[in-house]
Amino acid sequence: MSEKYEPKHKMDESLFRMRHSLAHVLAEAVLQVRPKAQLGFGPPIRTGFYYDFKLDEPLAESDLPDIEKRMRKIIQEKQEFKREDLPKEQALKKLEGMGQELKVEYAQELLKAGENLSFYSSGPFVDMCEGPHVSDTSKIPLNGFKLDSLAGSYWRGDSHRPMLTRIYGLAFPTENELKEFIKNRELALKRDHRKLGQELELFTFDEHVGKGLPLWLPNGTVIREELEKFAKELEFKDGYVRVATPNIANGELYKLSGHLQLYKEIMFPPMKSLEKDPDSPAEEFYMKPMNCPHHHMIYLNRPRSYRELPLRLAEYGTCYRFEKSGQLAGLLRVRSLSMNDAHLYCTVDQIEEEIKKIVAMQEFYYKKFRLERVWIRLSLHDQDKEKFVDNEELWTKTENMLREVLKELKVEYEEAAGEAAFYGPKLDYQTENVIGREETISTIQLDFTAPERFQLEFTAADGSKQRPLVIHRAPLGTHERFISFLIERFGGAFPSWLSPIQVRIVPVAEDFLPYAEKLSDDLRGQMVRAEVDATTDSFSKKVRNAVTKKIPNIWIVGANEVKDQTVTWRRYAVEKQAQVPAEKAKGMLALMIQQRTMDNFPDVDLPP
RNA sequence: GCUGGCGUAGCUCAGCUGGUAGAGCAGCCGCCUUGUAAGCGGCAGGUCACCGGUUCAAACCCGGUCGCCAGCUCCA
Repeated sequence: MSEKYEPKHKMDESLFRMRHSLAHVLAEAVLQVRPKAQLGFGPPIRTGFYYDFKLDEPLAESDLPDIEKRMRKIIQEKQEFKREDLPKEQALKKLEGMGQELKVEYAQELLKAGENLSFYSSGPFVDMCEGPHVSDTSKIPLNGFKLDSLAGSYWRGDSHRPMLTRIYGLAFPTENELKEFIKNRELALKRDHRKLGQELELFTFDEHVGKGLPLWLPNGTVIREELEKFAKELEFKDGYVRVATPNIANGELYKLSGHLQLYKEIMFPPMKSLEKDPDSPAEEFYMKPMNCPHHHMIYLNRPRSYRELPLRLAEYGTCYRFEKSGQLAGLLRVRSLSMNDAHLYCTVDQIEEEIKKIVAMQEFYYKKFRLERVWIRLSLHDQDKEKFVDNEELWTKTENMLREVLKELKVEYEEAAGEAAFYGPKLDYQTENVIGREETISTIQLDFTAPERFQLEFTAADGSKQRPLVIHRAPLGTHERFISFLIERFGGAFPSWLSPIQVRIVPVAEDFLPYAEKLSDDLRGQMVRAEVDATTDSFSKKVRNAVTKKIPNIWIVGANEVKDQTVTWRRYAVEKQAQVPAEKAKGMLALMIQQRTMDNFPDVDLPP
């Protein structure tokens, strides 16, 4: 029985029935081994189904095979799914009689909303459920499902409520589809940025430094810096100016910004100055969780005129957030993050134009990096006063503003209440990583809070003082997360312009080392990250080493190449290779790098 | 933070019901001088995450801590 199921990717009705029925079969099997288990929710999901149980005696992963065996037996018994609709009192009594307290709680809620209650039974198992189901268990493919994992989950998703045991199952119409899914998942795991990050020596973590605090290795740092260079150029062209601000700030700044009131639990605990005078209070400093307050102070540096708006302050700022330990995940969720941040101060009239420009920049990036499966989420506030600043009028106004811009741009989006920042609504660009986790890749946020709190003003043409609006935007999100998506999208094979090593020159034998070295020196002279494989490994081994490191270009030099003053150019992305005059090859490579060609994709050719 | 699982060499992993550790790759040193994904030989490398307990004896059993993984909650 599902509380509410909103398929992100549509599931057809028969699949829904099958998965949903499997959840019931799972519950029936679990009740055989844990007769006192309380049932939570058991909905179909994108890859199968799950069911939540409150257990008197815990289950372990090692119990799953036995439960699965019992499920198969139930399926073979051809149990019929029968629906029964009961009046309120009778329904509640039935659930109470079954001793299903969680269901009773949920039923009471449903009844408050005036809904009728339906039950489905199959064999000895009865569950309050709105259906639909298959007609009988024989319609469930015996080999199309598999119990997958065991995990904890909170009852009603509330961390203050009891923790339940959730059993996940995979389910597909046929055994082949199940096998294919499992195979693809294993394949996807090979692209996991944590695995590739280690293999390609991009970044690491060390528990002495602290969890969630990535150390960028030389190779990873190249990627960060190339990305930054790219972003800085684009921002320059769009009229941004760069600023630099400290990593810490006095607590007073965050009182002013509202972070200490609404964001404190995500901030690192304060550092206190040692005051010699016991009467004067110690100063408190915080690691910055966001760059905005610093930027607002830069805005306030002197009076501003309407003539300088929009003022676009950009910084690759490092922020620190004390994320809960359980939610840290590789580079996807860290505690120190470098944001591709900027704050735009503009008039209400300029909002639309500015957001359009930012959206255009975003689209340009995603197209460039070929990030597919990206969708826009309009993140709105809800009535949670703990989470959002209390100003209904401005929320409505700014939310509508964003909606209008989206309509104007004719882009598709989904709305999500309760997902806004505490200071205003956002346009989040969502994507899925390799393990199917949905994450925000970048964000555009409208801020109506800061201008008030910081008393931001500009002098209008008529001499009056007016308030600007603030747009926060980070098209590349953070280095950490964005690079994790790139690693997974590219399977670790970066285009030449981003690649830590852009070309490895592999001599066929030692005799050709001088020629290789000469080429490498020339390339390094034109700022190309070239290196020579001067090991005494066999030629095959050298090729293998370059390929396993996913170096985008291998230049092979031997007797023929020396004689003709050429290189044999082998690209990582494509099978075929070509012999190219050395001088020409150097020019081509320089051009690819300068144009930021996405030559890690096989459909992209070398320049003519 | 919570629930469950995991933690053996730089990496991937072996190590039976407790008898104080082993392979391949990587590294280093030789030999080989190589034409498109692993040439050959040798050497070195581990307080078995950490702390405590049980035991004649602990990588293995028990407790705690730290870290990692999945999920929940939360988020760039």
